[in-house]
Amino acid sequence: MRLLLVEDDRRIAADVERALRAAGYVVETVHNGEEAWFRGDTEDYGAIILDLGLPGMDGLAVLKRWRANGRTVPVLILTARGSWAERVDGIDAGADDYLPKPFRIEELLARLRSIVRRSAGHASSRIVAGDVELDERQMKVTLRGVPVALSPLEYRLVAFLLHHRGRVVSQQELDENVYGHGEDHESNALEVLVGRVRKKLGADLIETRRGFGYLVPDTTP
Amino acid sequence: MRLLLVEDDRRIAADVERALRAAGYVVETVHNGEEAWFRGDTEDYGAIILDLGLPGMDGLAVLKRWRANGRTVPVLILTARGSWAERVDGIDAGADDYLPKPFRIEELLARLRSIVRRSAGHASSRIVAGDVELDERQMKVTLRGVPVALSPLEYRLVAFLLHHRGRVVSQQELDENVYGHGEDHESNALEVLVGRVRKKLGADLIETRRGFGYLVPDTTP
DNA sequence: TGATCCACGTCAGCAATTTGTCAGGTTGAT
DNA sequence: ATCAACCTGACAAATTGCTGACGTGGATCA
Repeated sequence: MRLLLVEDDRRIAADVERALRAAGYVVETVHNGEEAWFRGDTEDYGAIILDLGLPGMDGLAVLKRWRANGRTVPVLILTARGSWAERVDGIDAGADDYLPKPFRIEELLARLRSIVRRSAGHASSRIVAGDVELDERQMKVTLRGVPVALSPLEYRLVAFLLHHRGRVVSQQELDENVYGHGEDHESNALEVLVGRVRKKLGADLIETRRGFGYLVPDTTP
Repeated sequence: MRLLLVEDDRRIAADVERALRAAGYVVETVHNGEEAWFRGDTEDYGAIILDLGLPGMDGLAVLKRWRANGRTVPVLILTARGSWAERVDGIDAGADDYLPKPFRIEELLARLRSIVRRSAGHASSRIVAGDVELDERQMKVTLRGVPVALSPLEYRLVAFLLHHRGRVVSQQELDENVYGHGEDHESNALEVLVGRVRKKLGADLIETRRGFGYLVPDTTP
Protein backbone atom coordinates (compact mmCIF):
# COMPACT_ATOMS: atom_id res chain seq x y z
CA MET A 1 0.00 0.00 0.00
CA ARG A 2 1.18 3.46 -0.98
CA LEU A 3 1.11 6.26 1.60
CA LEU A 4 1.74 9.98 1.59
CA LEU A 5 3.44 11.41 4.66
CA VAL A 6 3.20 15.16 5.18
CA GLU A 7 5.45 16.37 7.98
CA ASP A 8 7.71 19.42 8.08
CA ASP A 9 9.93 18.25 10.91
CA ARG A 10 12.58 16.28 9.03
CA ARG A 11 13.60 14.30 12.04
CA ILE A 12 10.10 13.09 12.83
CA ALA A 13 9.43 12.52 9.17
CA ALA A 14 12.48 10.28 8.82
CA ASP A 15 11.57 8.25 11.89
CA VAL A 16 7.98 7.75 10.85
CA GLU A 17 8.95 6.95 7.30
CA ARG A 18 11.32 4.25 8.42
CA ALA A 19 8.71 2.68 10.66
CA LEU A 20 6.12 2.73 7.91
CA ARG A 21 8.46 1.09 5.45
CA ALA A 22 9.31 -1.56 8.01
CA ALA A 23 5.59 -2.22 8.29
CA GLY A 24 5.44 -2.92 4.59
CA TYR A 25 4.11 0.32 3.16
CA VAL A 26 5.37 2.23 0.16
CA VAL A 27 5.96 5.75 1.48
CA GLU A 28 6.34 9.14 -0.17
CA THR A 29 7.20 12.12 2.00
CA VAL A 30 6.69 15.84 1.48
CA HIS A 31 7.51 18.70 3.83
CA ASN A 32 5.18 21.57 3.02
CA GLY A 33 1.54 22.30 2.33
CA GLU A 34 1.67 23.18 -1.36
CA GLU A 35 3.54 20.06 -2.33
CA ALA A 36 1.24 18.02 -0.13
CA TRP A 37 -1.84 19.43 -1.77
CA PHE A 38 -0.53 18.79 -5.25
CA ARG A 39 0.49 15.22 -4.55
CA GLY A 40 -2.67 14.35 -2.72
CA ASP A 41 -4.76 15.83 -5.47
CA THR A 42 -3.04 14.15 -8.39
CA GLU A 43 -1.80 10.83 -7.04
CA ASP A 44 -3.69 7.93 -5.56
CA TYR A 45 -2.71 6.87 -2.07
CA GLY A 46 -4.05 4.24 0.27
CA ALA A 47 -3.94 6.79 3.06
CA ILE A 48 -2.39 10.15 3.93
CA ILE A 49 -0.72 11.11 7.20
CA LEU A 50 -1.00 14.86 7.58
CA ASP A 51 0.67 17.13 10.10
CA LEU A 52 -1.46 20.15 10.87
CA GLY A 53 1.37 22.51 11.79
CA LEU A 54 2.85 23.15 8.37
CA PRO A 55 4.80 26.07 6.88
CA GLY A 56 3.07 27.66 3.93
CA MET A 57 -0.40 26.30 3.37
CA ASP A 58 -1.92 25.06 6.62
CA GLY A 59 -2.66 21.36 6.93
CA LEU A 60 -6.33 21.95 7.59
CA ALA A 61 -6.59 24.09 4.47
CA VAL A 62 -4.92 21.36 2.45
CA LEU A 63 -7.36 18.80 3.76
CA LYS A 64 -10.35 21.00 3.00
CA ARG A 65 -9.18 21.56 -0.55
CA TRP A 66 -8.78 17.84 -1.10
CA ARG A 67 -12.27 17.19 0.17
CA ALA A 68 -13.67 20.06 -1.85
CA ASN A 69 -12.19 18.39 -4.92
CA GLY A 70 -13.90 15.16 -4.02
CA ARG A 71 -10.85 13.25 -2.84
CA THR A 72 -12.04 10.56 -0.45
CA VAL A 73 -8.67 9.12 0.50
CA PRO A 74 -8.43 8.27 4.24
CA VAL A 75 -6.56 10.99 6.11
CA LEU A 76 -4.94 10.70 9.53
CA ILE A 77 -3.99 14.05 11.01
CA LEU A 78 -1.28 14.71 13.57
CA THR A 79 -2.12 17.44 16.08
CA ALA A 80 -0.65 19.16 19.07
CA ARG A 81 -1.82 17.57 22.27
CA GLY A 82 -4.74 18.97 24.14
CA SER A 83 -6.71 21.24 21.92
CA TRP A 84 -9.99 19.49 21.38
CA ALA A 85 -11.27 22.35 19.26
CA GLU A 86 -8.57 21.68 16.71
CA ARG A 87 -9.47 18.01 16.71
CA VAL A 88 -13.13 18.74 16.12
CA ASP A 89 -12.20 21.10 13.31
CA GLY A 90 -10.01 18.45 11.77
CA ILE A 91 -12.64 15.77 11.92
CA ASP A 92 -15.32 18.00 10.51
CA ALA A 93 -12.95 19.07 7.75
CA GLY A 94 -12.98 15.45 6.65
CA ALA A 95 -10.18 13.78 8.57
CA ASP A 96 -10.78 10.12 9.29
CA ASP A 97 -8.80 10.12 12.49
CA TYR A 98 -6.36 12.19 14.47
CA LEU A 99 -3.37 11.43 16.62
CA PRO A 100 -2.05 13.85 19.22
CA LYS A 101 1.71 14.41 19.38
CA PRO A 102 3.78 12.95 20.79
CA PHE A 103 2.63 9.47 19.87
CA ARG A 104 3.87 5.92 19.93
CA ILE A 105 4.62 4.54 16.52
CA GLU A 106 2.57 1.48 17.37
CA GLU A 107 -0.48 3.61 17.83
CA LEU A 108 0.12 5.37 14.55
CA LEU A 109 0.25 2.00 12.83
CA ALA A 110 -2.91 0.79 14.53
CA ARG A 111 -4.85 3.91 13.60
CA LEU A 112 -3.55 3.66 10.08
CA ARG A 113 -4.78 0.09 9.82
CA SER A 114 -8.08 1.28 11.22
CA ILE A 115 -8.78 4.04 8.74
CA VAL A 116 -7.54 1.97 5.84
CA ARG A 117 -9.79 -0.97 6.60
CA ARG A 118 -12.67 1.35 7.37
CA SER A 119 -12.31 3.00 3.99
CA ALA A 120 -12.37 -0.42 2.38
CA GLY A 121 -15.49 -1.34 4.31
CA HIS A 122 -14.00 -3.96 6.58
CA ALA A 123 -14.77 -4.27 10.23
CA SER A 124 -11.87 -6.41 11.36
CA SER A 125 -8.15 -6.19 10.77
CA ARG A 126 -8.14 -9.74 9.48
CA ILE A 127 -9.23 -10.37 5.94
CA VAL A 128 -10.35 -13.73 4.62
CA ALA A 129 -10.60 -14.67 0.96
CA GLY A 130 -11.19 -18.29 0.12
CA ASP A 131 -8.66 -20.44 1.94
CA VAL A 132 -6.37 -17.52 2.59
CA GLU A 133 -6.36 -15.31 5.66
CA LEU A 134 -4.39 -12.11 6.11
CA ASP A 135 -3.56 -10.69 9.54
CA GLU A 136 -2.20 -7.24 8.97
CA ARG A 137 -1.24 -6.65 12.52
CA GLN A 138 1.08 -9.63 12.55
CA MET A 139 1.88 -9.32 8.85
CA LYS A 140 0.98 -12.96 8.65
CA VAL A 141 -0.68 -14.90 5.88
CA THR A 142 -2.16 -18.36 6.34
CA LEU A 143 -3.47 -20.91 3.86
CA ARG A 144 -6.11 -23.19 5.40
CA GLY A 145 -4.72 -22.19 8.78
CA VAL A 146 -1.14 -22.99 7.87
CA PRO A 147 1.25 -20.03 7.97
CA VAL A 148 2.88 -19.25 4.64
CA ALA A 149 6.16 -17.37 4.39
CA LEU A 150 5.92 -14.52 1.91
CA SER A 151 8.64 -12.18 0.77
CA PRO A 152 8.07 -8.43 1.29
CA LEU A 153 6.88 -7.87 -2.27
CA GLU A 154 4.68 -10.91 -2.21
CA TYR A 155 3.11 -9.74 1.03
CA ARG A 156 2.39 -6.29 -0.35
CA LEU A 157 0.79 -7.78 -3.39
CA VAL A 158 -1.45 -10.04 -1.34
CA ALA A 159 -2.34 -7.30 1.12
CA PHE A 160 -3.31 -4.88 -1.60
CA LEU A 161 -5.35 -7.42 -3.50
CA LEU A 162 -7.19 -8.56 -0.39
CA HIS A 163 -7.96 -4.99 0.59
CA HIS A 164 -9.48 -4.51 -2.81
CA ARG A 165 -11.04 -7.93 -3.08
CA GLY A 166 -14.18 -8.08 -5.12
CA ARG A 167 -12.95 -5.66 -7.72
CA VAL A 168 -10.56 -5.85 -10.62
CA VAL A 169 -7.19 -4.26 -9.97
CA SER A 170 -5.16 -3.15 -12.97
CA GLN A 171 -1.49 -3.91 -13.44
CA GLN A 172 -0.73 -0.21 -13.33
CA GLU A 173 -2.46 0.12 -9.98
CA LEU A 174 -0.52 -2.83 -8.63
CA ASP A 175 2.73 -1.38 -9.92
CA GLU A 176 2.08 1.84 -8.05
CA ASN A 177 1.08 0.23 -4.81
CA VAL A 178 3.47 -2.68 -4.66
CA TYR A 179 6.58 -1.17 -6.17
CA GLY A 180 5.95 2.55 -5.78
CA HIS A 181 6.84 3.53 -9.33
CA GLY A 182 3.85 3.58 -11.59
CA GLU A 183 5.60 3.35 -14.92
CA ASP A 184 7.72 1.25 -17.24
CA HIS A 185 5.72 -1.77 -18.11
CA GLU A 186 8.67 -2.95 -20.10
CA SER A 187 9.09 -5.86 -17.75
CA ASN A 188 6.91 -8.70 -16.62
CA ALA A 189 8.13 -8.60 -13.04
CA LEU A 190 4.60 -8.21 -11.78
CA GLU A 191 3.39 -11.26 -13.65
CA VAL A 192 6.26 -13.27 -12.25
CA LEU A 193 5.37 -12.03 -8.79
CA VAL A 194 1.78 -13.07 -9.25
CA GLY A 195 2.96 -16.45 -10.36
CA ARG A 196 5.10 -16.87 -7.27
CA VAL A 197 2.23 -15.92 -5.01
CA ARG A 198 -0.04 -18.37 -6.77
CA LYS A 199 2.47 -21.11 -6.25
CA LYS A 200 2.43 -20.42 -2.52
CA LEU A 201 -1.22 -19.62 -1.92
CA GLY A 202 -2.97 -21.64 -4.58
CA ALA A 203 -3.79 -20.84 -8.15
CA ASP A 204 -7.41 -19.91 -7.52
CA LEU A 205 -6.88 -17.06 -5.09
CA ILE A 206 -6.00 -14.56 -7.79
CA GLU A 207 -8.03 -14.63 -10.98
CA THR A 208 -6.73 -13.12 -14.17
CA ARG A 209 -9.00 -10.78 -16.07
CA ARG A 210 -7.17 -10.79 -19.33
CA GLY A 211 -6.69 -7.27 -20.60
CA PHE A 212 -7.94 -5.72 -17.37
CA GLY A 213 -5.93 -6.91 -14.41
CA TYR A 214 -6.37 -9.27 -11.49
CA LEU A 215 -9.24 -10.08 -9.18
CA VAL A 216 -9.53 -11.71 -5.78
CA PRO A 217 -13.17 -12.74 -5.47
CA ASP A 218 -15.03 -11.44 -2.47
CA THR A 219 -16.19 -14.31 -0.31
CA THR A 220 -18.14 -12.22 2.19
CA PRO A 221 -21.87 -12.83 2.20
CA MET B 1 -30.61 7.72 13.43
CA ARG B 2 -30.77 5.03 16.08
CA LEU B 3 -27.82 4.58 18.42
CA LEU B 4 -26.86 2.12 21.11
CA LEU B 5 -25.05 3.53 24.10
CA VAL B 6 -23.20 1.07 26.31
CA GLU B 7 -22.01 2.69 29.55
CA ASP B 8 -22.12 1.35 33.07
CA ASP B 9 -21.68 4.64 34.86
CA ARG B 10 -25.29 5.84 35.15
CA ARG B 11 -24.32 9.42 35.57
CA ILE B 12 -22.15 9.60 32.46
CA ALA B 13 -24.70 7.57 30.55
CA ALA B 14 -27.44 10.03 31.38
CA ASP B 15 -25.34 13.02 30.37
CA VAL B 16 -24.25 11.51 27.08
CA GLU B 17 -27.72 10.28 26.32
CA ARG B 18 -29.17 13.73 26.83
CA ALA B 19 -26.57 15.29 24.55
CA LEU B 20 -27.16 12.71 21.85
CA ARG B 21 -30.90 13.20 21.96
CA ALA B 22 -30.38 16.94 21.76
CA ALA B 23 -28.32 16.31 18.65
CA GLY B 24 -31.25 14.51 17.10
CA TYR B 25 -30.39 10.86 17.61
CA VAL B 26 -32.66 8.12 18.92
CA VAL B 27 -30.75 6.55 21.79
CA GLU B 28 -31.03 3.24 23.60
CA THR B 29 -28.87 2.71 26.64
CA VAL B 30 -27.66 -0.47 28.30
CA HIS B 31 -25.40 -0.82 31.31
CA ASN B 32 -23.62 -4.16 31.04
CA GLY B 33 -21.79 -6.37 28.59
CA GLU B 34 -24.26 -9.21 28.15
CA GLU B 35 -27.15 -6.91 27.40
CA ALA B 36 -24.95 -4.90 25.07
CA TRP B 37 -23.88 -7.95 23.15
CA PHE B 38 -27.42 -9.19 22.76
CA ARG B 39 -28.78 -5.86 21.59
CA GLY B 40 -25.92 -5.19 19.23
CA ASP B 41 -26.23 -8.64 17.75
CA THR B 42 -29.97 -8.64 17.22
CA GLU B 43 -30.88 -5.01 16.57
CA ASP B 44 -29.82 -2.67 13.83
CA TYR B 45 -28.17 0.54 14.90
CA GLY B 46 -26.63 3.37 12.94
CA ALA B 47 -23.73 3.32 15.35
CA ILE B 48 -22.75 1.99 18.76
CA ILE B 49 -20.94 3.87 21.51
CA LEU B 50 -19.19 1.33 23.68
CA ASP B 51 -17.52 1.81 27.04
CA LEU B 52 -14.63 -0.57 27.54
CA GLY B 53 -14.73 -0.70 31.33
CA LEU B 54 -17.83 -2.81 31.82
CA PRO B 55 -19.00 -5.15 34.57
CA GLY B 56 -19.58 -8.69 33.35
CA MET B 57 -18.48 -9.23 29.81
CA ASP B 58 -15.68 -6.86 28.89
CA GLY B 59 -16.34 -4.28 26.21
CA LEU B 60 -13.51 -5.55 24.08
CA ALA B 61 -14.89 -9.07 24.21
CA VAL B 62 -18.32 -7.80 23.22
CA LEU B 63 -16.86 -5.99 20.26
CA LYS B 64 -14.90 -9.03 19.15
CA ARG B 65 -17.99 -11.21 19.31
CA TRP B 66 -19.94 -8.77 17.20
CA ARG B 67 -17.21 -8.68 14.61
CA ALA B 68 -16.85 -12.45 14.67
CA ASN B 69 -20.54 -12.64 13.88
CA GLY B 70 -20.08 -10.37 10.91
CA ARG B 71 -21.66 -7.25 12.37
CA THR B 72 -20.17 -4.26 10.60
CA VAL B 73 -21.99 -1.54 12.48
CA PRO B 74 -19.73 1.45 13.24
CA VAL B 75 -18.44 1.30 16.81
CA LEU B 76 -16.99 4.14 18.84
CA ILE B 77 -15.08 3.07 21.93
CA LEU B 78 -14.93 4.99 25.19
CA THR B 79 -12.37 4.20 27.80
CA ALA B 80 -10.67 5.66 30.79
CA ARG B 81 -7.64 3.50 30.37
CA GLY B 82 -4.87 5.56 28.90
CA SER B 83 -2.19 3.15 27.84
CA TRP B 84 -1.42 3.10 24.14
CA ALA B 85 -1.22 -0.68 24.08
CA GLU B 86 -4.88 -1.02 25.03
CA ARG B 87 -5.87 1.58 22.53
CA VAL B 88 -4.11 -0.44 19.86
CA ASP B 89 -6.00 -3.51 21.03
CA GLY B 90 -9.31 -1.72 20.79
CA ILE B 91 -8.65 -0.45 17.34
CA ASP B 92 -7.45 -3.79 16.08
CA ALA B 93 -10.43 -5.53 17.62
CA GLY B 94 -12.50 -3.71 15.04
CA ALA B 95 -13.45 -0.41 16.60
CA ASP B 96 -14.03 2.33 14.08
CA ASP B 97 -12.88 5.01 16.44
CA TYR B 98 -11.76 5.62 19.95
CA LEU B 99 -12.33 8.39 22.47
CA PRO B 100 -10.44 8.67 25.75
CA LYS B 101 -12.25 9.83 28.88
CA PRO B 102 -12.79 12.47 29.87
CA PHE B 103 -14.01 13.97 26.64
CA ARG B 104 -15.94 16.97 25.47
CA ILE B 105 -19.38 16.15 24.19
CA GLU B 106 -18.60 18.15 21.04
CA GLU B 107 -15.80 15.80 20.25
CA LEU B 108 -18.00 12.77 20.76
CA LEU B 109 -20.51 14.21 18.32
CA ALA B 110 -17.84 15.02 15.77
CA ARG B 111 -16.44 11.50 15.89
CA LEU B 112 -19.88 10.03 15.66
CA ARG B 113 -20.57 12.06 12.54
CA SER B 114 -17.26 10.91 11.18
CA ILE B 115 -17.77 7.17 11.58
CA VAL B 116 -21.36 7.32 10.38
CA ARG B 117 -20.26 9.27 7.32
CA ARG B 118 -17.61 6.67 6.66
CA SER B 119 -19.89 3.70 6.96
CA ALA B 120 -22.26 5.03 4.32
CA GLY B 121 -21.95 4.09 0.70
CA HIS B 122 -20.31 0.81 -0.21
CA ALA B 123 -22.83 -0.36 -2.75
CA SER B 124 -21.45 -1.94 -5.88
CA SER B 125 -22.63 -0.33 -9.07
CA ARG B 126 -24.86 -2.68 -11.01
CA ILE B 127 -26.85 -2.23 -14.14
CA VAL B 128 -29.53 -4.64 -15.32
CA ALA B 129 -30.94 -4.86 -18.82
CA GLY B 130 -33.15 -7.79 -19.71
CA ASP B 131 -31.40 -11.02 -18.77
CA VAL B 132 -28.03 -9.31 -18.54
CA GLU B 133 -26.47 -7.85 -15.45
CA LEU B 134 -23.30 -5.76 -15.33
CA ASP B 135 -21.20 -5.45 -12.16
CA GLU B 136 -18.71 -2.69 -12.79
CA ARG B 137 -16.73 -3.25 -9.62
CA GLN B 138 -15.91 -6.79 -10.56
CA MET B 139 -16.03 -6.03 -14.28
CA LYS B 140 -18.31 -9.02 -14.44
CA VAL B 141 -21.22 -9.65 -16.75
CA THR B 142 -23.82 -12.31 -16.11
CA LEU B 143 -26.57 -13.72 -18.31
CA ARG B 144 -29.48 -15.06 -16.27
CA GLY B 145 -27.10 -15.29 -13.35
CA VAL B 146 -24.44 -17.18 -15.24
CA PRO B 147 -21.10 -15.39 -15.55
CA VAL B 148 -20.04 -14.72 -19.12
CA ALA B 149 -16.40 -14.14 -20.07
CA LEU B 150 -15.99 -11.03 -22.18
CA SER B 151 -12.88 -9.70 -23.85
CA PRO B 152 -11.80 -6.14 -23.01
CA LEU B 153 -13.37 -4.63 -26.11
CA GLU B 154 -16.54 -6.61 -25.69
CA TYR B 155 -16.78 -5.48 -22.09
CA ARG B 156 -16.31 -1.85 -22.97
CA LEU B 157 -19.00 -2.09 -25.59
CA VAL B 158 -21.47 -3.66 -23.19
CA ALA B 159 -20.62 -1.22 -20.41
CA PHE B 160 -21.10 1.78 -22.64
CA LEU B 161 -24.35 0.54 -24.09
CA LEU B 162 -25.78 -0.33 -20.68
CA HIS B 163 -24.78 3.05 -19.33
CA HIS B 164 -26.70 4.63 -22.17
CA ARG B 165 -29.51 2.11 -22.25
CA GLY B 166 -32.81 3.43 -23.43
CA ARG B 167 -31.35 5.60 -26.17
CA VAL B 168 -29.88 5.00 -29.58
CA VAL B 169 -26.09 5.11 -29.68
CA SER B 170 -24.45 5.87 -33.02
CA GLN B 171 -21.58 3.87 -34.46
CA GLN B 172 -19.43 6.97 -34.33
CA GLU B 173 -20.10 7.35 -30.64
CA LEU B 174 -19.28 3.71 -30.03
CA ASP B 175 -16.09 4.01 -32.04
CA GLU B 176 -14.98 6.88 -29.88
CA ASN B 177 -15.84 5.27 -26.59
CA VAL B 178 -14.84 1.70 -27.23
CA TYR B 179 -11.77 2.18 -29.36
CA GLY B 180 -10.83 5.72 -28.44
CA HIS B 181 -10.24 6.87 -31.98
CA GLY B 182 -13.25 8.34 -33.69
CA GLU B 183 -11.88 7.32 -37.07
CA ASP B 184 -13.44 6.78 -40.42
CA HIS B 185 -15.77 3.91 -40.83
CA GLU B 186 -13.58 2.08 -43.27
CA SER B 187 -13.79 -1.21 -41.42
CA ASN B 188 -16.61 -3.24 -39.99
CA ALA B 189 -14.73 -4.11 -36.83
CA LEU B 190 -17.47 -2.63 -34.71
CA GLU B 191 -20.16 -4.68 -36.38
CA VAL B 192 -18.11 -7.78 -35.85
CA LEU B 193 -17.73 -6.84 -32.22
CA VAL B 194 -21.45 -6.38 -31.80
CA GLY B 195 -21.98 -9.76 -33.37
CA ARG B 196 -19.60 -11.40 -30.93
CA VAL B 197 -21.35 -9.83 -27.99
CA ARG B 198 -24.72 -10.96 -29.28
CA LYS B 199 -23.44 -14.49 -29.58
CA LYS B 200 -22.43 -14.43 -25.93
CA LEU B 201 -25.24 -12.45 -24.37
CA GLY B 202 -28.17 -13.23 -26.62
CA ALA B 203 -29.32 -11.60 -29.82
CA ASP B 204 -32.05 -9.52 -28.23
CA LEU B 205 -29.90 -7.48 -25.85
CA ILE B 206 -28.69 -5.10 -28.54
CA GLU B 207 -31.19 -3.91 -31.13
CA THR B 208 -30.12 -2.47 -34.44
CA ARG B 209 -31.56 0.83 -35.56
CA ARG B 210 -30.59 0.66 -39.17
CA GLY B 211 -28.98 3.88 -40.26
CA PHE B 212 -28.76 5.29 -36.75
CA GLY B 213 -26.93 2.94 -34.45
CA TYR B 214 -27.67 0.49 -31.68
CA LEU B 215 -30.06 0.41 -28.76
CA VAL B 216 -30.27 -1.47 -25.50
CA PRO B 217 -33.87 -1.15 -24.28
CA ASP B 218 -34.33 0.26 -20.81
CA THR B 219 -36.03 -2.26 -18.54
CA THR B 220 -36.15 -0.14 -15.42
CA PRO B 221 -39.55 0.23 -13.77
C1' DT C 1 36.82 -12.29 3.91
C1' DG C 2 34.48 -15.58 1.53
C1' DA C 3 30.59 -18.95 1.08
C1' DT C 4 25.83 -19.35 0.88
C1' DC C 5 21.14 -18.25 0.60
C1' DC C 6 17.28 -15.58 -0.74
C1' DA C 7 14.67 -12.11 -3.11
C1' DC C 8 13.79 -10.51 -7.33
C1' DG C 9 14.47 -8.87 -12.03
C1' DT C 10 15.13 -10.50 -16.81
C1' DC C 11 14.50 -13.30 -20.65
C1' DA C 12 12.81 -16.51 -24.05
C1' DG C 13 9.48 -19.68 -25.42
C1' DC C 14 4.79 -21.19 -25.36
C1' DA C 15 -0.17 -21.35 -25.36
C1' DA C 16 -4.32 -19.14 -25.37
C1' DT C 17 -7.01 -15.33 -26.47
C1' DT C 18 -8.15 -11.31 -28.87
C1' DT C 19 -9.18 -8.74 -32.77
C1' DG C 20 -8.97 -6.80 -37.52
C1' DT C 21 -9.94 -8.08 -42.17
C1' DC C 22 -12.33 -10.02 -45.78
C1' DA C 23 -15.60 -12.42 -48.50
C1' DG C 24 -19.95 -13.39 -49.09
C1' DG C 25 -24.87 -13.49 -47.25
C1' DT C 26 -29.22 -10.91 -45.27
C1' DT C 27 -32.15 -7.38 -44.37
C1' DG C 28 -34.91 -3.41 -44.94
C1' DA C 29 -36.14 1.10 -46.90
C1' DT C 30 -37.62 3.33 -50.96
C1' DA D 1 -35.94 -4.53 -57.57
C1' DT D 2 -32.10 -2.21 -55.95
C1' DC D 3 -28.76 -0.60 -52.98
C1' DA D 4 -26.74 0.52 -48.81
C1' DA D 5 -26.48 -1.06 -44.24
C1' DC D 6 -25.61 -4.72 -41.57
C1' DC D 7 -24.48 -9.68 -40.27
C1' DT D 8 -21.68 -13.96 -40.14
C1' DG D 9 -18.03 -17.33 -40.43
C1' DA D 10 -13.33 -18.05 -41.23
C1' DC D 11 -8.62 -16.93 -40.91
C1' DA D 12 -4.29 -14.87 -39.72
C1' DA D 13 -1.79 -11.65 -37.12
C1' DA D 14 -1.05 -9.48 -32.87
C1' DT D 15 -1.41 -9.34 -28.03
C1' DT D 16 -1.35 -11.08 -23.49
C1' DG D 17 -0.08 -13.65 -19.75
C1' DC D 18 2.32 -17.86 -17.78
C1' DT D 19 6.36 -20.60 -16.80
C1' DG D 20 11.00 -22.36 -16.09
C1' DA D 21 15.61 -21.03 -16.05
C1' DC D 22 19.15 -18.01 -15.04
C1' DG D 23 21.83 -14.08 -13.07
C1' DT D 24 22.71 -10.44 -9.78
C1' DG D 25 23.06 -8.13 -5.60
C1' DG D 26 22.43 -7.83 -0.77
C1' DA D 27 22.22 -9.99 3.72
C1' DT D 28 23.93 -13.34 6.90
C1' DC D 29 27.16 -16.15 9.09
C1' DA D 30 31.29 -18.82 9.82
